[in-house]
Amino acid sequence: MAGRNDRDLPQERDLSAVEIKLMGYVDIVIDNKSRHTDELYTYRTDRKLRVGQVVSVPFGKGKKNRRGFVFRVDVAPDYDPSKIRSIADVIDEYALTEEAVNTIAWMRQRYGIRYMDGIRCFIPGGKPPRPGREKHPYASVRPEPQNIEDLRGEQQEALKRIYAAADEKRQASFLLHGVTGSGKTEVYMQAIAHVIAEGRGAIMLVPEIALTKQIVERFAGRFGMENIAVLHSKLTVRERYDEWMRVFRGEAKIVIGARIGVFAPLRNIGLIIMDEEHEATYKSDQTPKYETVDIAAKRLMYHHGIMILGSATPSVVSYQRAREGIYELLIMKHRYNEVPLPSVELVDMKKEIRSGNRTAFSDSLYRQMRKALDERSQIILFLNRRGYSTYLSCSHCGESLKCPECGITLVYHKRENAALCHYCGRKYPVPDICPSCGEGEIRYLGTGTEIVEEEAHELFPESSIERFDLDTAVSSREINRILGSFSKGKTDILIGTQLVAKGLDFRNVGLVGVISADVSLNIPDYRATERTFQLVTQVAGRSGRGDRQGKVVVQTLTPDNFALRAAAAHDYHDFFNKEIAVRRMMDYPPFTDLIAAEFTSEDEETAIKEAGRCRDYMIRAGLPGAEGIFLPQVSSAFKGNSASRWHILMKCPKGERNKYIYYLRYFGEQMTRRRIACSLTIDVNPYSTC
DNA sequence: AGCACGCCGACT
DNA sequence: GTCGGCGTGCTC
Repeated sequence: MAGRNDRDLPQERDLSAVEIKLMGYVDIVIDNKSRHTDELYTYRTDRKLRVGQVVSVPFGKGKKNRRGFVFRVDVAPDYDPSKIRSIADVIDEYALTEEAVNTIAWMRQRYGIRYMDGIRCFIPGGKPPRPGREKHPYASVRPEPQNIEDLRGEQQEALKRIYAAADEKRQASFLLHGVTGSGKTEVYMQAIAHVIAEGRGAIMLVPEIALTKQIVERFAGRFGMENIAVLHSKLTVRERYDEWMRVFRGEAKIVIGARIGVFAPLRNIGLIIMDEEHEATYKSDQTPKYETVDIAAKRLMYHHGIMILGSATPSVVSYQRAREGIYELLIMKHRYNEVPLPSVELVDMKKEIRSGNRTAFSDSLYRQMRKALDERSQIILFLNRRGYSTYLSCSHCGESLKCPECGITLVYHKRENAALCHYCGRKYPVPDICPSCGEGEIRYLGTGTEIVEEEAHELFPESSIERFDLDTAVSSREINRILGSFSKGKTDILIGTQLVAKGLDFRNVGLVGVISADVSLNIPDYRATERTFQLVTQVAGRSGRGDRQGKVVVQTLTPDNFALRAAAAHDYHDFFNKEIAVRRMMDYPPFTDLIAAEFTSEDEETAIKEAGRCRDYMIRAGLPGAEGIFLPQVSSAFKGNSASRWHILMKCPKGERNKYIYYLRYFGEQMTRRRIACSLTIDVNPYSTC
């Protein structure tokens, strides 16, 4: 780890040295995927080069020149000068900004990744397309005419504080806690207008690519499409390149996008907004496994810009940061139309089962559906993603079996006929009698929600029913068809997964039904409770027709669960206070960071051995809390990948994150050096570790 | 990752 | 003899 790369580079001082002497040396990152070449290489240059410029250099025995990125200029070579080669060419079409280089070096340390993993985030993918007509992915959007809305008190107050920070060029972060329909988007638009007027840029992030379109329509009506660029991973290579270039050249100052939009090549970022900041999609699931808010904060520190995190159900981590004063809290609790939030009814499914109802529809949900259909209002049925694991639940009290040490739901493994904790790996025999109430017997649950559509057809044969999830809605045309026919009122009942919960605005929905809140409540993850609260709150927000209060029915085996009760009462604070106490007691984020170090190898023995060795090494290094690192466990298999993956999981005390990552990286480097055919990826606060 | 060097087996 | 297998080592 004592290599030259481990200096904290590039230093601010280096970055200000924009130009070098006519003859000099620069440090370059070579564009290849190997972890063996993840270092800076010194080259000679006879041209003035800037940090971030893209060059072409000879490398190794290769006969083709390779792409390289200038990371430091004006360096004193600490390598045998007779062996230093020269830059072959400078590529001028695009470059990294100095700030990007700065952020990439930081990402490498923070996430334990290679330079190239970070660089890839900041450059347009693929090769520059041949010159020709540019392609605008959203050329056909119809801008939605926008009137600048009259602001109400809460909105004015929020904007006043945002403007004050922006005018002082102070790096400030705001958590905007606003109920559904409180007018968050108008606040976003006016804040953007404010920074644009100062000649600065703004990034507007949404959690789902499907949601970019409606934001683009509204923003195009306010700011003009020519000032907007769209960045997300579903663009074609060509589209992404062109949009990226429009931002790079300074033509578009407003970027709308999914999480990759946070890397937009703006040179002067005045504002980054993350709408629905609590959404899991803001965490990258591929290398680098970054948290979008981290990248945003890092970039804004450089630019002295403002961050706004908006949500009706802020993540527990973000809300705690607001409490600690890291974020400034802005509250908007009044709905624009003053329509009361929907009434939420919790239905006890144990009673249904006891009274002989074997269907997925409780008596209450059935009656509410009949009523809604009679009133000619539409219905959304929310179906959790299929339970991918079997959990164990009491037939009497409905509680699921949880690990007493970790507090997460145990997963039933048939082969061993045991309940396993996916965090600590402890194995428990399946009890005959429920340990929670001492009365009921334990049943195996987890699947069976797919039949809802079938049963709905049987119960409501005269109604038109459509299903909307990732299985049916493959193409965007299909998505638009299903949503279009629902918003036109042609569909009576829409059955959907996560997708229907997110931000889509329907006008005539009188009833929302959650078929089973238990599925998400029993995902083996420390965030299961939080996610359930958010989910129920969010689907409830889909209910309500214009000026009429909506109705929500939530079916569950545990109607006494605090998160469900808080969601039904629309009481975020009650939820937060109880959940933060659990996190504190169980040592979960935000009080620790949960770090997963994953070992991938073609040979299973190697993966297990290295994971175990890494664990020993961390413990021997005497890191605070390392004695509690759990034993290696198998990770779930990737589809179509024969490699075997094992991970170790550790609770890293607050403030020790950098040290942990440093030691893990060192271990990974040693594996590389010793030519062990095993690779290490680090994931901080991973989503699902099954 | 690439690419070359190098040291063993079975082919015209 | 020599063509080619892929183990090992290095890249400013």
